[in-house]
Amino acid sequence: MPRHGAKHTSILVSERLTPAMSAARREDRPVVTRIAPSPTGYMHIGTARTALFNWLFARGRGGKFLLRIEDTDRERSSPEATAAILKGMTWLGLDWDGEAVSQFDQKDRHAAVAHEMLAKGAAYKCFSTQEEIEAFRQAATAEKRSTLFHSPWRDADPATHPDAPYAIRMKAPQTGETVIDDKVQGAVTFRNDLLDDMIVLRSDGTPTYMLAVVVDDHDMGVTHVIRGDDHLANAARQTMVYDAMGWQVPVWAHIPLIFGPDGKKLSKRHGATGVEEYQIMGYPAAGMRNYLTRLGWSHGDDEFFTTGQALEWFNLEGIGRATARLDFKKLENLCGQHIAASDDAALLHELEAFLAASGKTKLTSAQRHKLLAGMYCLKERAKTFPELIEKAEFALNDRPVLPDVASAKSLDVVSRGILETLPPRLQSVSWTKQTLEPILTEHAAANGIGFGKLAAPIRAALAGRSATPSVYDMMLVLGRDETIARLQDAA
RNA sequence: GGCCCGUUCGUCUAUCGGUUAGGACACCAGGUUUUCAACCUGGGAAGAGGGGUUCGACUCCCCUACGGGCUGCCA
Repeated sequence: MPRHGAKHTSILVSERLTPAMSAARREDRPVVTRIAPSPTGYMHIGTARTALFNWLFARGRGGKFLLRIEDTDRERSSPEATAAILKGMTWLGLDWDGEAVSQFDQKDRHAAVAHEMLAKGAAYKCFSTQEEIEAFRQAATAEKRSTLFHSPWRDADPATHPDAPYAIRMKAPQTGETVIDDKVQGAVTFRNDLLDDMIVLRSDGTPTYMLAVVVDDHDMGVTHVIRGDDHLANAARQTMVYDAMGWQVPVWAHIPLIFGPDGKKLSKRHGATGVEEYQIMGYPAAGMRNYLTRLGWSHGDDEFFTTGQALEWFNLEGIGRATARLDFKKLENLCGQHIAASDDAALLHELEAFLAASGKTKLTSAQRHKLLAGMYCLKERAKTFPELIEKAEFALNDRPVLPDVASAKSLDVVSRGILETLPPRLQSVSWTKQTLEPILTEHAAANGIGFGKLAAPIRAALAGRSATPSVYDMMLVLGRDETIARLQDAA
């Protein structure tokens, strides 16, 4: 059987549509995807990747990409966490259509749907208390029996209903199977008798996740649900809600989760679980997008690509089925390539955003100009913004240059003497690499040293550190007067 | 425990029954070099294990092992 394109969808699909028709319709309508994070902390890097996949899929097809905050858990949801999600999305350049939707705001609609299911006979009132259920589960576990809870109220006569709080449970089919036609995992079959009657509305009247996602996805017109494969089993239960309501089931694509470099679940221990941390570490957004897109998805042997290409190439078929590990070395490599390929002004703009996000001091107008002038040579040697700043130090700082320990070693007596005689030769030549190059080569030769021996003290004089652009580039960026002044300072 | 998913170089992956199993990152060696970054050349490096099916399996099926997910009035 082919991995993709299995013709059957849920066997519980509504009567008016044959499965084949249903599948065809789903896949032909304009694409609408969404990312639905729960605001319970920072924005997880895995959530960011899922968001990216959804964004790529929708935007690449002229569809819509929506953002819904799953904040039905009032205890754990916070406005700060929501803000972190919005911020992370914005940083990665993942724009969503319309306003971010609060799932909590739809609670009345969710409750209405639960009652509609009740009225249709697709759900029932369950008066079992949480204590009773808990006791049952404990006993079942102790006796090594199935912990699947079968509510005694499923077929109870309403006349026997007590005047007590109740939860509304889905009246799930007890025989047959539910098949998820997943674009990544293929056809996955679940036996219905192994699934319980899940609660759709809690006894306090609030909806559960299982109900809320389905209602919201339906109401928002979501056509493709691309999410972590930890939801694969949930898809079967959710399918039952779609079927009970006679709604069209979306196209499913459950993507493998990502893990830390050690293959273990990504945790705080790895140092970077939140997208904000990546921003603070100074990775450019384009590099992050490239890396995250390539992690678990492929388009032949393409490794480095622009967001435009990703938009054009991204598809569900290219998503792998195995879990992937984060590889910071590869992330850095890709980021370096993106920095080098960036437009100077855009790079400067992103660099300033990085400075702000990481709490570093802002650039002065003069620094901004120097940086822009030197960007052509700086961007080729940095993989992250901190690296770029380190190499731009020479252009950012004013005189006097304070050499660090390593570069100070290059400024011994002999070298200083050699530096001292250099300015006169630079005084009135044209300030281009073409004319500067022979002058420096000649100066080195005149002093009986190789160019490398001359470059070191010049580098120390101009930058005060050892990792910098080439001495020519620094001279060009600094300009004649500043260059000469620094050489004289050091000599 | 039950159900479900996964398993190709260290890592991300290509392969969609017939390849010397390819690429990228990383690594090692050499070269280039003006530091850093980059660059050039070369190298080592993989189908979890066992059964099938087939003229032929990395590819299809089964079992095992390992990893992961679900099994909540969390999402």
